[in-house]
Amino acid sequence: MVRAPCCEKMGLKKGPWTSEEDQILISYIQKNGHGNWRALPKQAGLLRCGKSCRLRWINYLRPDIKRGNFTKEEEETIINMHEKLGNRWSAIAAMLPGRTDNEIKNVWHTHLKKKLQKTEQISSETKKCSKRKIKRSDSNSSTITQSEPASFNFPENETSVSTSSSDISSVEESKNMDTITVKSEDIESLETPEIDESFWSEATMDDSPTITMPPSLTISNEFPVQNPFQSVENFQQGYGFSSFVDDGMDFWYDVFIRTEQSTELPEF
DNA sequence: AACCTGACCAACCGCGACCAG
DNA sequence: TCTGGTCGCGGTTGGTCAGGT
Repeated sequence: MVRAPCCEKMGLKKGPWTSEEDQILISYIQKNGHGNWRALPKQAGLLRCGKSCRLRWINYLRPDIKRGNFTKEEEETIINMHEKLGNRWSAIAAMLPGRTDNEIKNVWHTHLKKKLQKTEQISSETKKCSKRKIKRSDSNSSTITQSEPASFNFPENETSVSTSSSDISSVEESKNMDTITVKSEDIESLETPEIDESFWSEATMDDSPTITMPPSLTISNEFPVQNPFQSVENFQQGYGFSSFVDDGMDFWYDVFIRTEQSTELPEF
């Protein structure tokens, strides 16, 4: 069955709605409701097809329409629901009172899809980085693995540890160091949690010259971090790295040790 | 100032589902 | 069961505007 186009009938107007048309539609629906969309424009005195009236009312004129930008929570809801439901915009709209399926669809195509693609790209770069590190560790006999907590002698002096956080967009391997350097300049806006001093107090640093690195540390009591020193060489150089995963995103941190005296080779 | 380009979003279109006769 | 009318959904289009050249 071939259906005639909705507004093909002579005299029916198409295109953007005027404020006068809006007012006519609003006052008619407020007075009579919208029982029959097909009959509505004729009864209201509008030169529009019922379909056009319905769309205008649902997407723009309804009193409960929410205006303005989508909040972060709304965006997250859309992303989560889209992951579960796919392009079922009306079902997603049902989760967001005041938002229309059309609006959600537009936001998805213009903002969220791109945002998600960017996130996935970053995530895949991070995975590449992670694999390379694991391979390197496996080939080194003196490597500390995650399953065996590192325990080594530490020089008796003041010791401090500092970090620099890195948002990952590209990965470069340093020729001089047995480490991987992560660059961050390509990222525009990626949120990383702050590391406070309590992070480092998780390690056992008592009066004993022996320091035991636990298999995992904690950033802000929320993000588990593995032992940052992957090898004896890492420790000698006072350099290590660690990572955690938050909301599907890998974050990596460079870790540096500074001592007042030169660091001796730790005993494992 | 004029033109180009891309982002945004309102509106249109076609199709399937549903329902009544 | 079949047919035609209506509604709702999702894909797509096209107008507008802002920013760049």
